[in-house]
Amino acid sequence: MVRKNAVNRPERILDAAASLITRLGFDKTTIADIALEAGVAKGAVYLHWSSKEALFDALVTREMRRLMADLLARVEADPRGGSLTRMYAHSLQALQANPLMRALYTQDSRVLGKFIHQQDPRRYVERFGFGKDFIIYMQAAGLVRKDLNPESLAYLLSVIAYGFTGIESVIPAAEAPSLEQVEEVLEAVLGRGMTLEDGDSEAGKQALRLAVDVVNRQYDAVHPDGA
Amino acid sequence: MVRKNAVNRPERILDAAASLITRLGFDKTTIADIALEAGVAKGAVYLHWSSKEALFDALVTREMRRLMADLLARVEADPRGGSLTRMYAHSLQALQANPLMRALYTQDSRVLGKFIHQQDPRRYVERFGFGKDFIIYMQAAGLVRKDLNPESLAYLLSVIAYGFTGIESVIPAAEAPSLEQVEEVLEAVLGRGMTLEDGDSEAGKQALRLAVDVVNRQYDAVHPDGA
DNA sequence: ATATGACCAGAAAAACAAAATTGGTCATGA
DNA sequence: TCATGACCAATTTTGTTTTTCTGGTCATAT
Repeated sequence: MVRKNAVNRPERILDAAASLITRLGFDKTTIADIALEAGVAKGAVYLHWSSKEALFDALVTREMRRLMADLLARVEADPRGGSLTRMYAHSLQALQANPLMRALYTQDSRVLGKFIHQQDPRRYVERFGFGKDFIIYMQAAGLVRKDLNPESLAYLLSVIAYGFTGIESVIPAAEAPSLEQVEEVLEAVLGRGMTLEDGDSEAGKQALRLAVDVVNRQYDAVHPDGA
Repeated sequence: MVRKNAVNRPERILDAAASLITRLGFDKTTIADIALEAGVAKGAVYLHWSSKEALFDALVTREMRRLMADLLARVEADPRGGSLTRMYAHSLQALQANPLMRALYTQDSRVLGKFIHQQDPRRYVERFGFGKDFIIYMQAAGLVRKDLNPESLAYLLSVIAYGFTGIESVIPAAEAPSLEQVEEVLEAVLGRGMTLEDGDSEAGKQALRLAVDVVNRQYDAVHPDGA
């Protein structure tokens, strides 16, 4: 019987890499480990990527695309998903669900290992989150209070997202209130504090679609050969 | 001429320790370094504390008291200082101004070094910030929306504080908007989102005085012998 | 009485060599 | 044509020894 699933072999390799790297970190994860986990020979890995760095790069790209797709799906499925508050909550949930992206966002050197020194990791990070332009768009759509400085608001949202990804080292999950409760409060506070009720919610979703598209295109530009 | 300033020698030693430990970290800072910086002999340090750990412990206690005093001074000087939003903003500023407390709050192992393994550092941290009880008090005083879950709100405030202390590793200060701008937005968002306008501002200040007192008393309990 | 700094045992760091592992290649077999 | 895994140079890890350093003490000087 011939292995016909060689088609999605790159995907399987990336799956293995994602699993191992988020668990052992970049340094301790070897190509042999990845190949073993993926059920292929070591050499096969080099049929798709020229180096360990290139593999990791591809992995980051794939996970970023997945993160964007996940975020978009959550927002589209939410009737009130067009408001900045809801979108932001969804983005926190999506980020929470993707360990590799979380590690990248927090510059976790335990996971990123020496990769953090070779490449400039900020290359990835700066495409994250809701930037200044996005806020301005949302203000134009009547969904965000116009008296808030867009740059500062974008920064504040980054701060909170960063806080959520790292707080566990200070307040263990066992002592923290449930995520639902916290998100309820977050939504109540941010909802009143920064959003407007009478805006066009659909415009918000449209803004997100565009923003996601921009992110994806940026990754196309860096990786013209695809996965 | 006799050294008459031997009275404040403990303070000078703690000053030297604070300066060196925040710069070099606990591990790389030696007792000899501290003594030299303080202008005393090494043995003199042991006239006041029985070990390096005891010295560090005393330093943390002093800095915590200073942090509390600083916070209180900022709030008292602010006419609208009784609102939770203002108090919170002041607490962020006070924390920002104290490198050692910042390191303790974020469990920064570069500064805390091996101390983080010996003592349980959470012993200090859990006395930080605005806890659940404080929020409840503020709600009773009509200063905070009563529909917000106190525990979740307290957690959210911790998350934001943690985010501010660590965000610099992701967004360098050079690329970040000015602190004033960000605090303006933070105040606007949190002000609308969680506080009530018609509450008794003086009651808020009183609540803080009590909370600060509780913290200070806790440190008395742990260190009955004083500095 | 009080403060000092030489002194010491134990810990940490540096230096070095030996052994194991790793990223990457490629002759070989399916 | 495609995938494999033995193979290799280079790096990393491990083990060992030597040296330096550090927290803490205490006989001595002030």
